[in-house]
Amino acid sequence: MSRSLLDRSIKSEPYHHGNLHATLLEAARALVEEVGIDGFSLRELARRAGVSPAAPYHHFKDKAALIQALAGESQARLGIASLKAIKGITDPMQKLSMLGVAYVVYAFEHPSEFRIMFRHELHSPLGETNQEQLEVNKPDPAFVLLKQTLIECRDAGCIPITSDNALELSTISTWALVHGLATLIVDGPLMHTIRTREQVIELTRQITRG
Amino acid sequence: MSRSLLDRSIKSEPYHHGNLHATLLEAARALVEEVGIDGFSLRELARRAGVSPAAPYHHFKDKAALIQALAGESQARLGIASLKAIKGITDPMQKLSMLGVAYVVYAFEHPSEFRIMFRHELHSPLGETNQEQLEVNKPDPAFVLLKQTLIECRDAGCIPITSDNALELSTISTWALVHGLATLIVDGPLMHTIRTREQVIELTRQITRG
DNA sequence: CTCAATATTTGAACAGTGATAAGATATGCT
DNA sequence: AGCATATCTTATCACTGTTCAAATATTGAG
Repeated sequence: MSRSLLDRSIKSEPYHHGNLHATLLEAARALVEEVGIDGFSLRELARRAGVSPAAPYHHFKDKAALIQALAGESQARLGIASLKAIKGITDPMQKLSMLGVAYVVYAFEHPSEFRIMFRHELHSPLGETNQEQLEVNKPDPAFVLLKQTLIECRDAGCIPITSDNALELSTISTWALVHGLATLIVDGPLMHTIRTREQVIELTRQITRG
Repeated sequence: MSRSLLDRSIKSEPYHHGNLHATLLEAARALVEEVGIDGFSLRELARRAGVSPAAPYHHFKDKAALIQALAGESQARLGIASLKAIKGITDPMQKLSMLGVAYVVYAFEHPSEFRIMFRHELHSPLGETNQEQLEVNKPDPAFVLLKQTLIECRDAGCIPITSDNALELSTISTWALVHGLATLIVDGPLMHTIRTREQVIELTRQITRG
């Protein structure tokens, strides 16, 4: 009791015990980036939030659910970063390039978040197809942004896309290229050769040029 | 004691206790494919191998080490599958296409193995650069195969590759494309739209054509 | 303002995990 | 045969995810 009072002594933190939901997500993000997704533990998280091991279960059904929420946040963050990257740019082809760079750079600078975003559990936890699942499977913002930009490219005559199917293919193709590059840098054989942000940008530019 | 005798009653299984090393890897492969990498437990593995929980530690330093060995096996398997895929084919461009298809198909049919191959721990566990690490970082067979084929393509004049740097870039680029596609199918948004092996092949062909 | 309904949080407990150390058992070598 | 060695077991530790009943705080109706 005295401890918890001390913990939230700085400001107001609504007496009961702050808004744990947000606090947990915040601390979880830091913890995951610090110890990686495998070293991540709910109990350590609770410890850092100054709360009992059972407390998080009133805000997240599961450890998986918490990570899922975390992944959602990261998706949103990546979406925002992407938006920032193309702000003010009019040439659709340049937009496309910037989107790619933003994607890979984000992966490079937040590797743990990047890994979490692509855990298969997030896409269908246990074969169940419950309500929440549909809510979670909301379209990835980075994905729709990419699609939109590709449409702009087509309309500007920069890329030959005839059918809807071709659009879908182009989207998948460019996404795959950029995502694969990010993976190779973050978790693959390029991990040790690519070390600086500038290298990442340069390599991404070169790869997406062809 | 009587139990262990019963367990290896079928055949010869060298009295002491069979060749655990191989048995463990075999069972681990099955277990991982069954429960996924997160559900995978060393104790359950020992249980299935009919051996005490501590036994595996005499053959693998760590849980991580075992998974690492598993990943090595999978890399080799993928290499073999790739070789099979281009056996008898002479046209280097067609070889390239077949390699891509083999890669994505392998990921599709052995998703857990595919995920394991790209865990960052395998590339540098804890920032240490010890001896074993260098042994583990042996070049990926699929990678060297891809590079070789690209060289053949250049020599045949199918692809304009001028410098060594350009060769490196082309290798990374095609690998990234194929790896990204595999990830999108196995762990990403394409998971639910692509369901059959034929769909995988068709999609990969279309993507790698451009 | 009071007090019951509700939302949060805690404490204790359970089963299961990775890992280590000391002792038992078999194998292979001389 | 007998000893060093590799292999396996038993017991144990610290830690984890999760659940449940009890304790506490917040809220809203009267």
